[in-house]
Amino acid sequence: MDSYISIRLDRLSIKKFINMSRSKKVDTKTAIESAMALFWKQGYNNLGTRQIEEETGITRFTLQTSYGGKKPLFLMSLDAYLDTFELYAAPNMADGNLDTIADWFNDRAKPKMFAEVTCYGCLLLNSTVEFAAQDVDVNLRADRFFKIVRSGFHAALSAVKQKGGVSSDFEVAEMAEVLLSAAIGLNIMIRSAGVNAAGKDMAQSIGKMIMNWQNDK
Amino acid sequence: MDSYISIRLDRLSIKKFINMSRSKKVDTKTAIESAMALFWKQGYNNLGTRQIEEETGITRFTLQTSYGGKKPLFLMSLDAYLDTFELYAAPNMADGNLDTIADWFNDRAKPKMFAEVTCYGCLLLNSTVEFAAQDVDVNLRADRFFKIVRSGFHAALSAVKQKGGVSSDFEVAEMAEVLLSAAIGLNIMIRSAGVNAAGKDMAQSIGKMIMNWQNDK
DNA sequence: ACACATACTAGTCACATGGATAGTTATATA
DNA sequence: TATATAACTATCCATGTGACTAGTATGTGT
Repeated sequence: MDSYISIRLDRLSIKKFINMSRSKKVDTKTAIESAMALFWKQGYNNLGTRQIEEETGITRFTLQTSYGGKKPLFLMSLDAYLDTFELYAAPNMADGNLDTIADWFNDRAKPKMFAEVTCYGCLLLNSTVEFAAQDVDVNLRADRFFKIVRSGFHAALSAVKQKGGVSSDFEVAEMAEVLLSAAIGLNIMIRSAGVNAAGKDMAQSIGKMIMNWQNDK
Repeated sequence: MDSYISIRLDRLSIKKFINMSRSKKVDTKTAIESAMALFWKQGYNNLGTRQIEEETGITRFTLQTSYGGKKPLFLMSLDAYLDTFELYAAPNMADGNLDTIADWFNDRAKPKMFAEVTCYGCLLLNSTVEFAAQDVDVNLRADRFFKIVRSGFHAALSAVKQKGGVSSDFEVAEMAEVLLSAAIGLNIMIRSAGVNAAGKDMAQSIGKMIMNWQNDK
């Protein structure tokens, strides 16, 4: 049994290595990235495979054969989004300063990067609203998203508390929950307006509230 | 000119009075209410006219002739939602107590009424997310919604400040903005889970934060 | 009882949807 | 250069969409 399996695996790896096929018009990475932007802007149900073909260069044939169809491509977009979000955009400040947290909110309303897409809110929030709780695959991604944001704020506030930046009875977990709600609200606000700047007042207010948490001993 | 207009108005009123027609299976009010529940749960693009017919009793014929089609019915649903929301559910506490505001958030996570629909979040938030900023009619309703909530919180906090419940340098407008973001976040959280109770922790944390605003002179 | 306005049923319409297929073309390896 | 592999183009398909149209049923005021 073991030998049979090893032979099969060997064949597979050879098969993968010897690839004498035509190459894709658009490579997988950029394909998923541009699909992501489309889903981000228009949502799932409002985006057709023909438009995907037109605007991304993914032929409807390839969409089926190598991406598995519209839904799988959508899920890949969600995963790609979460990966980059976790790396570059999610709250991740270990410096223990309240300012850094406040800045995170203010930066959301005037982003230096990707202003063309970020004005459509947050892809994952949009998606979980569209699918409600009725799709297991989307649910999984939503769970991951909320976990990233929640734990990000939690870690940030913990660091602040450890440095004595807030009073000793400051409830980290509870205020992380508050920041989570604020982050969601800010992104929905921006999507509703279609402009990042629409969140300026809200971000500023949240930032002020955060700064008021400062320990004035 | 004036007399002509008066004659026309007269005719119209007579025509409206003399109604020798067959009556609808479902009256307009309950029709819109059940349509509202469907849009609330499923969104606009995910709901077909055939399902509307099945579940509300509005025949597809009547949907066209007396409601003007799917989109107009949707807008009527939004308006009906906003009307009842403004009357019964929107933040509207003039008692000047912080507790009342905190309770409003906690009640959202364990509603006494309409638990079957409120677990789908807020119809207007869902809709403005689905349509992004790309539909004028929806935009108008979203504006009305945000205005209701924002001014509701503003009035509530103003009353608290006037009673001396918060310190004199408490920024009402800014904290109203914070509460707006929190309310949005809470509703999105609930929709994402499909259960009202999913917002319990968040609501509780927001409530605690509000109570911490109390003036301890 | 009659007339008439309107909602009803049932069927049709053009169109958009996601997906599938057959034949062609490009490309990386032997 | 020959060949195998896979992406390409161009149709085609079944299904679902919102809207429309005859013909029928029903209720109300004269």
